[in-house]
Amino acid sequence: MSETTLAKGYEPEEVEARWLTFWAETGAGTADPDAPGVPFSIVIPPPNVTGALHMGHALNLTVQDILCRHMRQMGRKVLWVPGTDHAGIATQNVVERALAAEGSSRHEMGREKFVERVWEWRKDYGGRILNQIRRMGASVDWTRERFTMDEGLSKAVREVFVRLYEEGLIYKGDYIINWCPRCQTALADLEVEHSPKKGALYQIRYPLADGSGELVVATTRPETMLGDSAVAVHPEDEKYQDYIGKFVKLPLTDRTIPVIADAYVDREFGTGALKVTPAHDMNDFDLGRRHNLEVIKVMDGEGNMNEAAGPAYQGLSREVCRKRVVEDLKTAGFLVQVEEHDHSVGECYRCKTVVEPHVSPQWFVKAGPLAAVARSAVETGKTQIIPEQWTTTYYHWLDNIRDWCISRQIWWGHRIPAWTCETCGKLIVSRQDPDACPCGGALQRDPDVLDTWFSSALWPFSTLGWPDSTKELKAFYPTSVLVTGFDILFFWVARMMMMGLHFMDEVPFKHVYIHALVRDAEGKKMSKSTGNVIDPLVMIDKFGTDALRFTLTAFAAMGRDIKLSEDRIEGYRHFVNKLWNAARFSMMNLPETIPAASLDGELPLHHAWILHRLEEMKQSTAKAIEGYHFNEAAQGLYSFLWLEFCDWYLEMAKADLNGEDEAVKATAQKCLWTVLSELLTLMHPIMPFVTQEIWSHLPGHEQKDLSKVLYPEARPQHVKPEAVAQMTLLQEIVVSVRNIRSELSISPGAKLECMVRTGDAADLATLRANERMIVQMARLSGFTAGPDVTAPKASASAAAGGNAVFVPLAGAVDFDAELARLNKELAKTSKEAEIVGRKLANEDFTAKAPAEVVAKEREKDEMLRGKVEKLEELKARIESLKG
RNA sequence: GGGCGGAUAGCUCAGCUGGAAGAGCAUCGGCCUUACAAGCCGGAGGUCACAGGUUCGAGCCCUGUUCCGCCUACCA
Repeated sequence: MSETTLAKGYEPEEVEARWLTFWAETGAGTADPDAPGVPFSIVIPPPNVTGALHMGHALNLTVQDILCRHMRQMGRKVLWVPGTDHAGIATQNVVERALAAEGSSRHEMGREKFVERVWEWRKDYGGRILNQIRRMGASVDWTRERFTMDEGLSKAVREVFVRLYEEGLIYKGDYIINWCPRCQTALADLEVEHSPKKGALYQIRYPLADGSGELVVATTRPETMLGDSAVAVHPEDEKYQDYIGKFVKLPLTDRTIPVIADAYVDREFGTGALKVTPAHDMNDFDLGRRHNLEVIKVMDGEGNMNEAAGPAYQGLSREVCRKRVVEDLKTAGFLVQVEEHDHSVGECYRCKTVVEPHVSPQWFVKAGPLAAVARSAVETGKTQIIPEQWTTTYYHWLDNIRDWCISRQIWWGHRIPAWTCETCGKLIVSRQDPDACPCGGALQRDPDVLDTWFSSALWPFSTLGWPDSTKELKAFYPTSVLVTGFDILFFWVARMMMMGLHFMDEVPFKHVYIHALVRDAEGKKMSKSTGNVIDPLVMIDKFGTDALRFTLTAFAAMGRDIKLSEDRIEGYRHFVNKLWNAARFSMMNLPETIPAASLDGELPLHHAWILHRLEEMKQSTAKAIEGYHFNEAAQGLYSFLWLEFCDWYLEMAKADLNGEDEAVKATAQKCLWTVLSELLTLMHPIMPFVTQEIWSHLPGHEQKDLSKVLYPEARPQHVKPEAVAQMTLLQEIVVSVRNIRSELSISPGAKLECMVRTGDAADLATLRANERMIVQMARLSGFTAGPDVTAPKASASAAAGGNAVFVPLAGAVDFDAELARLNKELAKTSKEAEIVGRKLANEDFTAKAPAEVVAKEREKDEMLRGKVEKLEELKARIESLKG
């Protein structure tokens, strides 16, 4: 495979497939807890088994992979745990849909058969997203892949549940919760999405039972009035003082309900009188508890009215019932007015059905004590959230946390380990399935399962083998960093913090890196229903994984969303190809055996310069990645490769490589090989495939697996800042000749002379030493430099720093064009010079600004003044020739 | 209602502790120069949302305003 030539264009598809197989076979991501090195560990945010890879995953995986590959290069012992979660509601929905298509249902099948069926489904389709993760090039440890429903993790879930119960942090009770009438299960507060809806505010007359008057209440849900058990007013509301303690007759029913006083009531809203329906409204439920009101459920679990709603309404859906109630109220004269009213309505985040507050027996985690610990871990810096701005959000949520409803009335998930005795009613929560109640009675197991997030909350330690004490736990907990989007900061991150601290006594991760959300080109959230999704796998097929990864990296600036479009990915494919071609060129010029030429002595400027820049790149790239500034790493590498390595260094090295001097050639080959090799290493974490492919063809490396090559060591002997200044001078001269050529419309092929007049001995030395390079880069037929070069009459001119550049012209010189050119340059330069001059003339500046800043300004001033002087001189020359 | 973020070139965005306004794409002109036309060379393009303030110096810090996002909340 060690061809020293590369194909003309980079073909990602074939290359990626080949290296994916290679890395799979060699177990590239497999971690060894016993290996030496400082551990670095990440647990993947487990994607939903029913899911398919989307751009959010692609970014998330790219970031994690960059970190893991980089840390391996730094000699760290890296573990990246992959896996999926069982997504209770979503998965159950998917399988139920399949059953419906077959004309069956879970109820028909029974619980056991249904769960079996879900396992089958997961066996067939659950691997899809894992394969997609593979295609991203994610260097995870496949030997440690986990699933929230697998045996080990289920054991952890059970242990946690039992312990929390024993500690009094889990309790069961009749409470009002969010209920999805379609999914037929409870939802946690977080699983309810609120969206504004146009609705109406109805005012209804409630006559006093003693006939002495009436109260008008306002509501957006008139149908719930059938379950009202009180009317509440503010205790200090003067207009209602006389009503408190009296009773009203509830219209459409034969019930009489009390008027109570509670400060919760907002006197300004509506009429200031609130109907209270404890069974069907969260706030009314609390109110009802405070006042011991009756909880009257008028709806069943499917959102239909039940017997308690009265014979006229029983069996109606909540929507139909609303219409009927309004009509009846109107007919009976109880409806005072109806006005338009916008309010927010909660919907199930899985199926978008309007949720119904519902009173039922549920299990809760007492969140307060856990939240306090989770908060202080961030306050004290044990866990750092990056970017920092998210800590406020994190605190805010923990400070206002409510108890977490963890039971779900579905079948797919971890079944709650609780049993009730049919004889004595005793509740048993146990690690082992009990056979019978101590009283001898038969036991009935709680039918509910746990919220999926309950098991996800244990992920950082359950995946490492907890509750057993394993090598993995010892080596890799706490994990180094959690990489995720802010959308699950509460769902997941905060809960992992609570559980990790409670059960491990240590934070689950030292850093939390919150990355951007990927949006479409217009900034809209990508969603299937909007039809604006960009499928990462389609992009990979089209442009290659590296192009996609590089694009996401380049745009992954902290604290901002990414607007992604196909064009951008296509653009970065050009970059991948540029790298490929630079390597292709290099290899055409490299021998099988890399010359032993030393790079440590005095080197020609272009070598010294690129080696110096390479040293800077090594430093800045590592710093950027380790500081989570991924876009900086990408952008730095982009411009280094394209603008410095390709546009200048390779072009200059051509002269050496094509020349006759074997020693010069050997040095160039060694330098080229060195820079390319190390550059590939630096780019590898971002673009694993193309770099690996090139590396495998590059001669002189025994380790053919780039993913195992360490980060290049610093070479202090190559740090030569003065090389940059000298190179800048060369570049300025070359660019000024090119500029003359372009602006005076001289064909690129025409050979030109160039002479530079310089009074600076150092500059002169640089120019003389690099004559050959200037000739090559500016396409000259000859170059001379000296302190007293005289300008030929017919010549174009420019200023490079304080030096005058002349390009003799064969034909007639267009003096006006030449003057225009010089004037343009002069205007720009003198404007800059003026600004700096004003600054230095300001005594406050020279007195108060730091000495180094002032020194820098003086230097700049000198340079600019020299340039202005030169330009004026050149202009005067043209004017005299013209005149 | 509370909180957070954004406003910089035509577009998308960098600009990390205040010290000469940057990149990519698009655009204009010229090039098939033997790694790359998925390319090369050169150019043009900005009152850093607005108004004040602090400072020798502000895109960056402070105050206020406008316009966009997002999160969060029990106003029925």
